[in-house]
Amino acid sequence: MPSIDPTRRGRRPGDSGTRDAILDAARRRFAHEGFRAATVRAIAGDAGVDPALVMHYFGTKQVLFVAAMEFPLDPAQVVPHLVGSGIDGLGERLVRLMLGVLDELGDTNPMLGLVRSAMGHPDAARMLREFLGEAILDPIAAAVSEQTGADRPRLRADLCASQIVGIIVARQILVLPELAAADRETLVVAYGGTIQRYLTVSLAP
Amino acid sequence: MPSIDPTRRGRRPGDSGTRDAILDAARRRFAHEGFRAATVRAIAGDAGVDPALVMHYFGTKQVLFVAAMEFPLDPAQVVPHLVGSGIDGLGERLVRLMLGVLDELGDTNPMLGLVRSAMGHPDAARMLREFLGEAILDPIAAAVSEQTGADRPRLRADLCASQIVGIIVARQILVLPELAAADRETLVVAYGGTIQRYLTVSLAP
DNA sequence: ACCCTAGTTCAACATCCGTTGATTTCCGCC
DNA sequence: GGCGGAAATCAACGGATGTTGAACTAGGGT
Repeated sequence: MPSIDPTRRGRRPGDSGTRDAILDAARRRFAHEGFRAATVRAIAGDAGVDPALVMHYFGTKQVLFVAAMEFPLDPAQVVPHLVGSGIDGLGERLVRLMLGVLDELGDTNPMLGLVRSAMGHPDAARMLREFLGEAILDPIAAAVSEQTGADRPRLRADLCASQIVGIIVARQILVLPELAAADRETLVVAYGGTIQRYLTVSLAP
Repeated sequence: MPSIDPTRRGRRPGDSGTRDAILDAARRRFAHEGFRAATVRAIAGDAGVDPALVMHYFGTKQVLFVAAMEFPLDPAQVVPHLVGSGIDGLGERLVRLMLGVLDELGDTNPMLGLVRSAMGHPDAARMLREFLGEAILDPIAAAVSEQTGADRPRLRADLCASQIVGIIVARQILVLPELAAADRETLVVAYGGTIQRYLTVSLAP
């Protein structure tokens, strides 16, 4: 009976979670090759599927990218949770949260795909800017500014963003050896102090 | 007379600085498209030259990249100059130097090409790691460590590298608005303090 | 006056990529 | 028990890319 032939066409029996398999493969490929280098064919191959099926589900590589980079963290929840406990130690809490996300999501981390694609792909750069800056750091800096009277909250948010992006690039992409190997709490203290400083220190030249 | 025909083949009269034109166009393209997206054809087009001539000079896109990313700063000169004036204000001097280089080289900055290409191109990542880390930051951290007794100089160098790469990405590639518009000395103070801290603060968690 | 060499172009190849249209198979509903 | 539509595959197209080999032209040394 050819009903178990693995090379047959047509619909497969059961509740095939194929769409999710494609999204997962896409996240993995985008995360460590970037938008341009990650090919639809390779993603389809990883998901064990024909490239045309990817287009059937998403229509366009671009749309697939946007769907795959949807972030599993809701800023509307995370920001109040960070700021709610007060300004003291806010930097460390933010860094701890971020390192945690980086470590547990690993290969499938949308943030990695976003950062890697942002170079040379303006749409990805915009998505990263909007998520990191407008959704997370701007509200945090605004809250701090409201409570401490610190000036230029937007610039403070940008300063924080530059360090956070730098962490992702240096640790996950360049894989600077001591940084990649360092104990997480050591990094929380080192980077947390920087973030805290950017949020509160005087910015007059 | 067809001797002035602009579409003719063969050698052009005079000392045509064509090789340099190609290198310049390559730097520009690599700097704001990255290794993969910058095509040999586009580079040749910018230089007003046939793509085959690029291959004739450099043999391979990869070799062209390495040649174009040769850095115009000699670490053997810059490091002693920075450290020689003492540890005080070292962070600010380093940041000021870097922002100066970023601003004056602009479109043709090899550092930009290196960072943008480092995502998704392991060779570029290695070049960036070697230049920034091993050639500049490791010696600086080692010198500081020797004079102050600070521990873990390599980790300190990696921490500095993560902030410097973050500056380049956030300011030149993501173009975070307030960061791109900020006065240079404001950034020197903000970032200089961070670098100084990474070089000297206690790293115990 | 001659030839060698370096500069330069042209045309083409092989490969790979995103996308499309036709076709086949099966699930779920009436 | 049939049937529409969703899931899946196949084969192909059109375009772009890095690279190659042959051809042509001019300058410079002898």
